[in-house]
Amino acid sequence: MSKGPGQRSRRRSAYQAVRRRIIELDLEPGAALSENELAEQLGLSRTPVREALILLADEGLVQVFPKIGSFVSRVDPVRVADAQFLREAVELAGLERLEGEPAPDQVAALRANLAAQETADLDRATFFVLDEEFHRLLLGLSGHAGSWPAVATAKGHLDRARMLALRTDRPFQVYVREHRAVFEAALAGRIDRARELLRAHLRTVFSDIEDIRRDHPELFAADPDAVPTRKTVAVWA
Amino acid sequence: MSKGPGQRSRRRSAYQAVRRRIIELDLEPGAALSENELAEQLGLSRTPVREALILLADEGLVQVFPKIGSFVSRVDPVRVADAQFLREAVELAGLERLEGEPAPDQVAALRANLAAQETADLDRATFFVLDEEFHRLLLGLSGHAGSWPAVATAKGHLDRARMLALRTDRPFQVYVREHRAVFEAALAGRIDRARELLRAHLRTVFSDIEDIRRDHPELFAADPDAVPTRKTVAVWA
DNA sequence: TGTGTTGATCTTGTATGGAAGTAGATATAT
DNA sequence: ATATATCTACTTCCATACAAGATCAACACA
Repeated sequence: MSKGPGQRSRRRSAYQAVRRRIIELDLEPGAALSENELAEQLGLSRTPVREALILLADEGLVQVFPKIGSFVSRVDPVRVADAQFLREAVELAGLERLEGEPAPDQVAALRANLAAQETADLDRATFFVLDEEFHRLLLGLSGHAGSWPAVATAKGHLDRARMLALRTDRPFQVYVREHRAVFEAALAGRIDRARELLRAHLRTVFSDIEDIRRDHPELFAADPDAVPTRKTVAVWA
Repeated sequence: MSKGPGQRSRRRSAYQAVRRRIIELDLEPGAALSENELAEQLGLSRTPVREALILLADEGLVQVFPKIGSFVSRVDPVRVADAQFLREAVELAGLERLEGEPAPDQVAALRANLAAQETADLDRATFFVLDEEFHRLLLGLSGHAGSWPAVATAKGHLDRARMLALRTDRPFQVYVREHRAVFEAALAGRIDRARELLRAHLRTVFSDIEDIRRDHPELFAADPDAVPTRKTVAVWA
């Protein structure tokens, strides 16, 4: 995605900052936002912050209720399932179109990524980044890396849910082994086997999300039509 | 997609108006936009127009060059191909997951849609709408209609390109017959056959786009990194 | 005690003015 | 005639002010 300007606008920085805080659960699902408050925190005016929130709302990570307030959207199982379906469809289609020898530099990048995943003391945030990159590189093998952003923006809910899974004490090393298995199968030309492994891997992640939901139902959207209300709280100034 | 407010904001109307004009080629690829000009035409202030343009830029239908101007993005073959890949992956995956009897109301909707497509004197704009609906309904058969918006927003370039194909004197009745064939095969439970037909159908549309490109290269992006310039033109006031 | 009403204070939506950057048009000097 | 500097007109980006709705605290009053 080549862009003329490096996109160093204030809107861009506000968007990245807020999105990062949402994905990393620093801003929890259901948390109230406020254009004014965010603007003050980020040292900006309301305009770029507001524009960033509009983009996040379009992405589904934020819900805006006019004259009431903006909120970090709760995890919606339906949306998560849709994102899961979309991702599975695209990634499997990518593997299906693997033909001939993959580009050596892409293979090297994947190897380096897997090696990084297999380092002994890996923290969860880093793993999340590596995991993201792994799937993107895998899609790139089929020459359709250009479709990644479309998937990436559609799967905001999925990312957060996966972050929730990583936040618990769930051993994520299992994921690493699954990654390695998918990669080796694809590289060996055993496409059907790779597809099968990848599908199982994605389903594993999804079932973990269901576990999280059982433990923390308050982070999930129960009634999609519920409208939040405001409340004035006393603050010790 | 249930939303609290009906989204009757001015931003919404500006977004819909401009998007419609772009998709329907009323604003041609490469055309210069302007927050001021659009605001005046639509009878709004610059703010909602600007916010609408930001969303369209995020969608890829508009390119914004800071301090230079905003433009309707040209058709980018790479992006069209990516959108094509994405769409094919999702729609084929949908057919793959067809299990058991489809819901009668969805089948009825599809039948009605096909019947409408087969009316004798059908204009192109109507066909475009019906075509859009057909593919959305088809995806709905697998219970994953929720994934449609993600595909829809990612395929802006594809939509425009298809509109270009419809603008020419290409007989689109061919598409109708292909639609019907896909539907009948899916309904008869011949999933593999349906997948094959759908894939051929999507590829047909794509090859048509290449024909358009040969006839109207100016609507396509040649150098993705090219930056537009401004020119002052004399206008008879 | 209960009830309606008003005001204060929050929210997002919109309008508007200026800052900063780009580049063609034009005047001026060589 | 050619090169250079300034002017001018335009753009997007951002800050700010105001408008309009929503909700709650406080108060008047029965």
